[in-house]
Amino acid sequence: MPAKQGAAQETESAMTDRKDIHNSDVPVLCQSCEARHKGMCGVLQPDELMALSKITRMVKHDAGAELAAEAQPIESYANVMRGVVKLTKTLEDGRQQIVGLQFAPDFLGRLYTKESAVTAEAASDVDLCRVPRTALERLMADNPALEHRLMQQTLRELDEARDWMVTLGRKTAAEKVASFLYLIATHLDPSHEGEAVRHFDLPLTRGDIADFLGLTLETVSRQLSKLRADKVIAITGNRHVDVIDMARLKNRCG
Amino acid sequence: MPAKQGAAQETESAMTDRKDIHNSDVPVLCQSCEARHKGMCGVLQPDELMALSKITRMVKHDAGAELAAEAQPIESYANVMRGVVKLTKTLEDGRQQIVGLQFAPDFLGRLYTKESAVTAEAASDVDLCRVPRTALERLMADNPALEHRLMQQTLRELDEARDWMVTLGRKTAAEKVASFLYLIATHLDPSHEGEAVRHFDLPLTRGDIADFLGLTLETVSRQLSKLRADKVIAITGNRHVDVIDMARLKNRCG
DNA sequence: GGGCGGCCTTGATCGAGATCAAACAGCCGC
DNA sequence: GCGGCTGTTTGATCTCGATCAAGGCCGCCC
Repeated sequence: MPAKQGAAQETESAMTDRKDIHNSDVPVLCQSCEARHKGMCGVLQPDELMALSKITRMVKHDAGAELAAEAQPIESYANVMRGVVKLTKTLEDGRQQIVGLQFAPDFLGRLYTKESAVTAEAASDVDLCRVPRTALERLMADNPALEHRLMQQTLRELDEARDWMVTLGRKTAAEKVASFLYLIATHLDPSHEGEAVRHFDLPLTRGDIADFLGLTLETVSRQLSKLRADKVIAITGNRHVDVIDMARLKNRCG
Repeated sequence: MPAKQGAAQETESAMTDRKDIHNSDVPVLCQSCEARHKGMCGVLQPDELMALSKITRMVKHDAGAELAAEAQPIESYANVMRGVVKLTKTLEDGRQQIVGLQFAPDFLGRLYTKESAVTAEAASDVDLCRVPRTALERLMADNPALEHRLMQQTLRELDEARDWMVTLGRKTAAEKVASFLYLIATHLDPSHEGEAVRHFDLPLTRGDIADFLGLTLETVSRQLSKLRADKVIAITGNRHVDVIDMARLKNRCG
């Protein structure tokens, strides 16, 4: 059981003027999200946001905060507004595997089941828009279009999980690390155009990357050093990555 | 490119009396399925089956037949009625990973996308109920309950994919093989009660199992030999498995 | 029957990545 | 400045599973 780095402080009060926002008729989710994601807050559309505006809560979490625990009841769903959330599973003896990463504006939470099958943890500092479980389920019951959009995200997550199974099962350590960097480069793009961004901060520690790739942190470190020595990337201050040659990085993905 | 063992013969004519069935008002899907799966044919319910009965086709495929190819357009969806379908992904150099197994009465096919992201291949002899793509999408458009049921299966597949990522990323060869046997034991149960069955035929060759587990076929063979030597299982005729000690098998899953 | 092709098993050796170990950099509170 | 803490790098060694290789079993076709 590793100690939690950042306490799971549910700092709703960290929103400077949350009360004001909630007393107005402007939906919170929409306000903070619209600018960033082209008028749609993750899966929720303006009218749905309006319907939920009185009961959603913008919540900030520090890196390391546990947002949901394996085999624990789910009380609320959320939209990731900023930052990265990692989904992990752990074997009894402590071996851990990251089974998914969620970037803004992903929806967070397993629908239609009492308990979470994964642990959700803030990988970086994150902002979430929380929606109580029952409220979202009620909204979904008479809003098939909403369920349809959640279906789309679920299918996309399934595609991504299956892509990752190839990486886990069949790629070498060097290919795994290259694949990880390429994944981050294509997912961190704030404009979400699918274009790879060539300049970013890693949202995960070496240990987390290892848990994502099914490697040890030493192997991850060595492979990153090799990519640096080969002038495919440059790393500054442990976390910041410059992709010097995106084509060569892509080639190394296997 | 390995040669296909069984030709992908789309033997619709293999149904002895298919024409008769289609000329009657009895829905094909329902007839063959109801007995086996308690009145529901996979995701389709009696009234939906009735609506589709004129355009569905019962199709038989031999083991090895390719049902859908990576990056190829999807023309029809299907329900697996009998047998096991493997979903695979292949890297350019030929390395292959099985990213999913579908058992009766699973729904088969990626909704809402033009091209398949995986190759679907009959692992054993299979029976499928095919539904043309457009017909199912039309039915789904004004039938939210149907999409809801497909959502349930998609979420279950996502859970299973994530479970398997732990196996691929963090388990030893011995644990992987034990996990595979346990998976098959719990999924092949025709009554689908979730109970592990202790007497079954492997639907996959050693090579396929290796592709599922991210191992080589030699390692799979050695681990099976070890389980046999340790009297956890007995194997007769290469394919048939008797689980002698289910608790001990489960213990070895890691 | 005999030969052939799939599929499986077992043995010998090799190497990629794990493990063990040491040291270093950045950061914070004192 | 200094010690302690977290996260990272690098080196040395070991081990599990891959690779290379040979042989066995079984069904099928000539």
